[in-house]
Amino acid sequence: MGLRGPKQNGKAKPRKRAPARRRYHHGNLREALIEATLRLIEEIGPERVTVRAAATRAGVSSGAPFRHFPTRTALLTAVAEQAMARFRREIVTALDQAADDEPLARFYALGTAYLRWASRNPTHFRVISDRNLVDFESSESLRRDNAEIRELMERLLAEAHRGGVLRPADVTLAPVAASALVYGLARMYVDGHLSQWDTDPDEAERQMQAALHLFAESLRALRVRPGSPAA
Amino acid sequence: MGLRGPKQNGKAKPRKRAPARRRYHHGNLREALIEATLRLIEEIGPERVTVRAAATRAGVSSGAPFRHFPTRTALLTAVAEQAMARFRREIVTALDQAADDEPLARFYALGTAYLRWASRNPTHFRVISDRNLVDFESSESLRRDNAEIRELMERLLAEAHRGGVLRPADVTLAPVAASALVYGLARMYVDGHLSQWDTDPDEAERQMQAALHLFAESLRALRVRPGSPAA
DNA sequence: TTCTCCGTGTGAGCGATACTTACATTGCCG
DNA sequence: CGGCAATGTAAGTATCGCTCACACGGAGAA
Repeated sequence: MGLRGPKQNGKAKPRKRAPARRRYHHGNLREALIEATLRLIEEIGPERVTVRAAATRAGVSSGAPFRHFPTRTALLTAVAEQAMARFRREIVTALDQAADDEPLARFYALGTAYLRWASRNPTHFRVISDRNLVDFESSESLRRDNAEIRELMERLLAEAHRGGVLRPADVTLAPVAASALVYGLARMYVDGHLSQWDTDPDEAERQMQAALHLFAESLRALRVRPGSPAA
Repeated sequence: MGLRGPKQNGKAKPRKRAPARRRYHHGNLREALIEATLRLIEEIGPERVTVRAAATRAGVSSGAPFRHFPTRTALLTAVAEQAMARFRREIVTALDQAADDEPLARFYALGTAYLRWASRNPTHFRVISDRNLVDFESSESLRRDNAEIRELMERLLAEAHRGGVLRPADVTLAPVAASALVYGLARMYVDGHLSQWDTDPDEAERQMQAALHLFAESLRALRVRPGSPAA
């Protein structure tokens, strides 16, 4: 029983990457674990991934991940940072492409990008929004990206209302309502509540966008109230 | 349904034995487990309750719960049915008290009751809305109560729009948006997203109601819009 | 009453999991 | 080239969901 260390007959390995040479030190385990976990989450959902499965998929033993992440939650948090960065990038890109539109249209573009990303990456959206899975408070990157998205939306709504007839209270309230609407649509989808109306993801995405559109329209209606001149 | 013969044991125990006497058979373990789990969820959140802890709290051994619930999920589902029933009752009661109001005001009353219950029972709200924790599909009671609340809201919005100028598409869309708004507010609260604006539960509840009010108002504004079919 | 099912509870045990620990390997830096 | 610290391994701990063989005892049949 003198076998110690890695298995000797390591030739029948599935060769995934070029430097897949079986070395004792992985070389980039931290990133590999995040990537493996990201895919595992896609496949079975965040609450069902185990760090052992992530370790196996990265090709290391069950204890190795704990050299890089103190807890399972820390691993999920790192994954959430990755996902949140992608989410933020998609939203910023969409806003850049709508840079010349009016504020309310840009708000609608933001919401559309938000809902599109959530409906196409439902499990990843769960990781970045469910704060029982990750340690949100301790991640500066999560807090920063999250705050940026919120501020983007608040700024757009503030611009949209500038010169309108809304009472000042409503100007602070509209972002709350808008956040809740978009968040609620996305979460209803990933939580399976939208199957009441629809099961097809594309159709669900369209439903969500339509609901968002109704909201944006009704905000506009509130601004150009009868009796007031339209802007 | 009930194969609970010996459960209906009259109103009081026969005084053959001292009540403090620990009997081998619990007598009403199923209900006791649900009650214990309900409280555990309040204390530590649904995803952290263990069936062992529920068993201990009910005063039985670790294997006993599995005589009544095949899996942990089944136990949580039974708990969710309890919680959902309370949720539904509170909403129905609020609607009864607003029976004479106009439809949009009744819709607002429904939303207010919804948000109040969610903000005062955040962990219980999580159990009834997170479908990764319970087996929603297999519970007829959960599906029935959930559908009733949705239909209540749809009916109120349909009445509110009757005679209005909304296009037919919007009449089906408004319930989606309204559901999402209320669900989003509640989930933002229980997920800790509202701490961006506020940390005090009462103040958060007021914020949520205010956002809901803004939405109801904007729906009204949309309805009494000067009749122009503008896009 | 007495017997005897069988529903319900016990406690040990199984396999899996998060995490720890003692040790092995090796990249890197002097 | 040599040694150390970072990073990997394998076995171990505690806990969890769940099972199983058995123990109790209420209730219906005798």
